[in-house]
Amino acid sequence: MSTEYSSPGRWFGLLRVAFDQAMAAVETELGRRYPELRPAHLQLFRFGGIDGLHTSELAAHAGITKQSMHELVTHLERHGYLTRAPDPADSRARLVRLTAKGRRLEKDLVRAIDVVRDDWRERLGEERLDALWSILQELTGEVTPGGRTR
Amino acid sequence: MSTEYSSPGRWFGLLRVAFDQAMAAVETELGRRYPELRPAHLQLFRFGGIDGLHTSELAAHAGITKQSMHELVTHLERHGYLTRAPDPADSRARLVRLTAKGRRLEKDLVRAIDVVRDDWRERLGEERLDALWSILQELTGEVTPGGRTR
DNA sequence: CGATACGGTCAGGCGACCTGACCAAAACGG
DNA sequence: CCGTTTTGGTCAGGTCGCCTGACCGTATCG
Repeated sequence: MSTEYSSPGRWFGLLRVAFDQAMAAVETELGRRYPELRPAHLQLFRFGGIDGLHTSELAAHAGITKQSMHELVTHLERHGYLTRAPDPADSRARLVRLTAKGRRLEKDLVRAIDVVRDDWRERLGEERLDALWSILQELTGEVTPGGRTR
Repeated sequence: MSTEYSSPGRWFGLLRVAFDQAMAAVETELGRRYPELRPAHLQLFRFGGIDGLHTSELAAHAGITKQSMHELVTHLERHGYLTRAPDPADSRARLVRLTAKGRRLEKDLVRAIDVVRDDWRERLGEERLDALWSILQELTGEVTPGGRTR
């Protein structure tokens, strides 16, 4: 009979609740230091380095349109987190380059995320945290045959 | 050393990815049958019965303002999923009552969610699915001392 | 070299929320 | 009891994070 999953939507809705809690923690942590950033701007950094990439590449990584990414990048540029220099290899394109301020933000973001992970590790234990991670990778297909993260 | 969590945000971002995948599956399943429903309307049913409740109670359950809930309920009423009858016990209030069409929707929603859960069970196995559920309950605080779902 | 793809930008729209302002009925406190 | 506060509902308007459509100019490919 296994666990009872109560009302409809509640069960996998917890995925969102957990995410929202984590995200809220990160946002309040960073919100103090970077009040001109909106939540969506953090999405930019959810993938490896952003330095030296085109806006359209960032959009593809984040899974949003280049127009939407354009707005985010423009905002960050206006507030001094990055600049857009012409790409010497392609005169249509402009390369996103983090400023010192932008690198500081990136670092603080990583730190804020580490805080959440530490909190979860404390509450769940190493083993269950790893279990969660591997289950999520399996569900989302973020796993290669060898078991490495993509 | 345990698992490597790669780029910042990626790791708990998977929570959202998993949720979005599940939600998308439910929406495409229901979208065919109920094209006039927007995703947000499903949120109404994510908690026990909606029948016989006030709009403001629904709002509180869903964690949104009564104004926002008002719009959702109005839309559902306009499309015949529910009616709002005066509350005999409180002449300010109106009680939400599901129509036959609304009960049909509720049933289909539960079924669509079951499909997702079955899919996940198939991919993860009973044990890991239960583990995911219990980890999420622990993280979100949706658990009472005795271990029962709230 | 012409057709097509691609990077970037402007304009406009929409969905899912929000706050503020009200009204009328209810509940509460002296 | 009666005035104050709370509460349920509604209207109006705003914000945020996305979207589509339409372009321009450069790159690339047949």
